[in-house]
Amino acid sequence: MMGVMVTRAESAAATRRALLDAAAELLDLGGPEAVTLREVGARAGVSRGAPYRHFTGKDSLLTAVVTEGWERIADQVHALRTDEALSASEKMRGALRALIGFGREQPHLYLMLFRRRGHRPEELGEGLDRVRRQLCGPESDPIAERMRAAGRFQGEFLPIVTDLVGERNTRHYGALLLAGAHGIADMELSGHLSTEGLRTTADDLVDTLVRMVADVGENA
Amino acid sequence: MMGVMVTRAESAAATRRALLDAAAELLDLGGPEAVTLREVGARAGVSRGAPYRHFTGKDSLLTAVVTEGWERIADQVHALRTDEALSASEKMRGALRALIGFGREQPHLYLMLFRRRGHRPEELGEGLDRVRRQLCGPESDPIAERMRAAGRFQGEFLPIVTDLVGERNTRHYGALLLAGAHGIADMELSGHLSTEGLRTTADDLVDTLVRMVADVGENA
DNA sequence: TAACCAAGGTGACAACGTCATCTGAAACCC
DNA sequence: GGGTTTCAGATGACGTTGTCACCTTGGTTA
Repeated sequence: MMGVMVTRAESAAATRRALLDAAAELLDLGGPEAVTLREVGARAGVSRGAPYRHFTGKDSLLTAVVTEGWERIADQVHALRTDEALSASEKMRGALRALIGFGREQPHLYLMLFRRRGHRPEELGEGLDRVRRQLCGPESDPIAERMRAAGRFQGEFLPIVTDLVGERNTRHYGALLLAGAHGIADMELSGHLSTEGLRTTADDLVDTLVRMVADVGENA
Repeated sequence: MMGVMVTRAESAAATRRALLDAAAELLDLGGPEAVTLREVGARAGVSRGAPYRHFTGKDSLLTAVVTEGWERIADQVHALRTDEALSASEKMRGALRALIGFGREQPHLYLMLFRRRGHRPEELGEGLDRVRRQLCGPESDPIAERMRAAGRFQGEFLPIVTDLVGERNTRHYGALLLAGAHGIADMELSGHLSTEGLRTTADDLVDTLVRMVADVGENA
């Protein structure tokens, strides 16, 4: 299966890959708190301190996992955007449903997509950390990479919005559509859509949301 | 200021109150991870183990804080609902803006409102814990109290929805409005409304959302 | 071949949640 | 009113965790 490791760079890249996979697996199983560097190292076949050779710490590792999550969603939306058999409304419904489906399949990872930090309350000093890490090369800043990945998602998503509501309304209704879908996904995950007073389905809500916004686009 | 403590019940109630206040304060400062039982106890003037006399553990304490958060929002929405000078649209706008305002003032507490557990990944065994705690009286189950508080919020919110879109559409559009507002609040907190492609304001988004839903209510 | 360097291993430390145990005073009973 | 009970609270201890300092080792390179 795995090719024979010869060079040190290959070995290091394989370890980094294994660390990311192990972290993602643990994240799916029990959330950010279940991702312990000791267990990540064990599953990757290395020791507990090895992750510090590839990431600055736990937050950095989790941020890298989140970055790959954004990349995957961006790929899904890209496939929808470039599918010429779909109308703008269909593309939009597909994109929002893909987001919600992502939340169902990997709820813990999904929730981290919309959190600012890895998972820690270190609001202060974040700016300094970014500057410090940027001195080691722009590619080594996990937060910058994460923002770039989220930006790529927007790059795939916004053209669909424009097709739906026109250039002038893109930013406003793009935010409304994305926030709506995210709110629907988040409330479904938290169980708030299963209560008596709000019992409905996420897919129906997305349909209603897209239809309402599309109507605005027509009358604009 | 504080009355003289005589009975043991009064003293215990005051301690419990102090623990909740200290926990809420630490939560605002640095999120759930910053709420350490040691610091909570210190700020409440008791030792590190004292919280276990009033809550089953950290999750229980945080759940109680979240419960009080739902109570406060429910109070705000109640004031709006019973204000006869406001139209249904105005009440709805006010309610959704109150939710977003809550997110701005106490972001960490707000985010916990829509999380299932206290903050831990202990999905398994939650049912057993509930049964075990319920044996000690229904009032001692922090999760049940939290659900009751969230239900009270819905009880205040849903009549406004009915005024807006009619009885038949209440559950569907109620979920859409609440999910939309929550998504807007969450994306604002995570900084996703400040990016170039989605730059807009939360208040404008709420206005658009309520207007769109209100139009549906008229044509129904 | 010898110096070098980074990936990885290991010991240690502080902080944390949690439990078992102890203490003292309020509450209760006769 | 004296003895007993009960319970809020204090304290010691344990296992786990993130993180750092230091060490080892085997590719890499001059």
